[in-house]
Amino acid sequence: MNLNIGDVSKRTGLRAKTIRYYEDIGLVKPLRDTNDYRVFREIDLHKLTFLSRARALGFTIDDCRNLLALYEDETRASADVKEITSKHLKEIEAKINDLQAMHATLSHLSKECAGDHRPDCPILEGLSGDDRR
Amino acid sequence: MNLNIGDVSKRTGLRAKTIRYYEDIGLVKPLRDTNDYRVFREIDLHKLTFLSRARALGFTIDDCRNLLALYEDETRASADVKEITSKHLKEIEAKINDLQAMHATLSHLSKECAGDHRPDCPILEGLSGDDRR
DNA sequence: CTTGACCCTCCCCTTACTGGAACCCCCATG
DNA sequence: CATGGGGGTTCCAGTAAGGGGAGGGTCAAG
Repeated sequence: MNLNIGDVSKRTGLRAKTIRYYEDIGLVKPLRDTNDYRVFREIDLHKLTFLSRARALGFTIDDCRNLLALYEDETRASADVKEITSKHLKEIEAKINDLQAMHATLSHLSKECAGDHRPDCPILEGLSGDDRR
Repeated sequence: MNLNIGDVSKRTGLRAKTIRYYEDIGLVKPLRDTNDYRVFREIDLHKLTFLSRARALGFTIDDCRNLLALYEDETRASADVKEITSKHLKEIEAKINDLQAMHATLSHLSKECAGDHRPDCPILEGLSGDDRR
């Protein structure tokens, strides 16, 4: 079960470049063949799968590093995992809120805009400081 | 009405660093005093206010550049402004959707996790490929 | 004359990769 | 034997939108 980077890429959905990057920053440590090719063992595959999913859920690389350490630590406390996750959830909520606020403002302005050949535009008025709302 | 960068910073809410950056990339072109200090006219102030608001609404710098050009073009068609805005709105919606999906998955996993001193953790199981859901 | 608040430029750092150049390795085919 | 294709390798540079900090000039007040 020794895989080349291309095989791992296919199985994890991560691009080869990304996998090399993850090695660069110390997230995985594949072995090397005599021809310098990276050799991935099953554990590397597990880690990369883990990383792929964690990244897809929006965790930062830094969070991933910590989660991975917990993943590999049989004596971990699930509270530590949950804390990272809760913090992340709060950030997600904050982002959603920000985006929804932007969306509300913009869709309001957009609705007012005729969107034709004339120059009059409530969107631009809203963006400049024309506070005649 | 000639302002230094600090004055402009206070009035627009943009940091001095940001204003210098905007000059760097050609969004504003303040004059220069004999001592090399930037001299901002009213038009610069307007532009920077515009940029500040547009950025706060999540437009990219590139969008801002185009919006600013339309803002200054008296012969613009409001349709052009509206198009940029609509595209941006769609991106915001896509991001909100992504974030909500992440949130759903993560909050589900998080609820299942005891968050105590024990190592068992459904979050980590979800992140590894343990598909025993 | 000195002090503190401004202002200037220049350069590196950030996140999480992505693209490209230049090169090596291995196998199959004509 | 040459060559072509499809792996792999390294290193360098760049992205968005600034942030941090060094090192130095300027201005107004006491």
